[in-house]
Amino acid sequence: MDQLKFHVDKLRSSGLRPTKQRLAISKILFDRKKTFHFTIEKLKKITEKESKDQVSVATLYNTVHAFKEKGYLKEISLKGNKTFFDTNTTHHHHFYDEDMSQLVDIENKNISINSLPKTPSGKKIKSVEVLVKIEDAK
Amino acid sequence: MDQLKFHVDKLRSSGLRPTKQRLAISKILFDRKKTFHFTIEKLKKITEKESKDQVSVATLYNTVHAFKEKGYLKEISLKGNKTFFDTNTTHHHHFYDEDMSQLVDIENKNISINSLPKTPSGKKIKSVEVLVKIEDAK
DNA sequence: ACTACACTTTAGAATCATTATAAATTGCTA
DNA sequence: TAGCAATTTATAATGATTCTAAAGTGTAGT
Repeated sequence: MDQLKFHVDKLRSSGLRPTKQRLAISKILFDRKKTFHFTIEKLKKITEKESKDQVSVATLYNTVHAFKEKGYLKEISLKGNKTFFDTNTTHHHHFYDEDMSQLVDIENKNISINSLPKTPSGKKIKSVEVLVKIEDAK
Repeated sequence: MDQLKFHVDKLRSSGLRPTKQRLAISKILFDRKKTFHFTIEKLKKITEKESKDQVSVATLYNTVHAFKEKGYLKEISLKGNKTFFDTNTTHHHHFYDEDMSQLVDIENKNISINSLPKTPSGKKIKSVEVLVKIEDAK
């Protein structure tokens, strides 16, 4: 099947051999229409339910990090103990509901910044991220 | 001296008795002209040098958290293992040099965002934070 | 100033996320 | 299909933060 090739390629291009554990992870992450925000803990729970083969946390960390290095996942800047990843690797921003620990994408075109101070000397801009924290209304 | 009263008040209004350890912390944090960005680890090193009385990490965490609850310190949204705090509690933004783990304030007036998407229903905006990541030029 | 007690401090233990280790297993190339 | 390097995994190690409980200290009321 063609679907399989897609995941094998994702893994190979990330420098990873396609094993059944890694394929299970790749399917969970990338067989989606919508952006997926997750922590390793959340991904662990999903693999436990959706994959017949169990996957150890070590493999989850290794695989997710390889995808991130390759640029297939983005790590999101948030304070807090756990690291969040995002399958949306385009330049975009986030709403963050701290109560729910829930992220929602904001498309880049939906935010415009029309002034930025001068960059410190000898430095250049790598990225501009906007985080809009939200809470229950009134 | 008047300086002392300033710190005693900061502590009392944060619900803390003024002890010598806490006064030492308060002085390190707030007797400054410029914004101070720090981690607990960094604050620990400074207390070891500047304070004749040693201060345990437990006390550092407790005191910093009480100041944060009261709004005298802000926690900064950054990915990574360590938590950063900021003595600048005004609405503002940051440059972040990941290589140096170094933060620089951007005054609010120096950034303007002229469009934001509609807030998810039932929610309202709590804050808008812009993080500009920078790196060595070319 | 003195007492009494609640608040603090602190070292060290506990916890939580993440990373490292090393032995058993598996994928792939010849 | 053999052989070996890559992988998986349970478990140990690490590092930041939080908890604990025993010893010490600040303060209100005298």
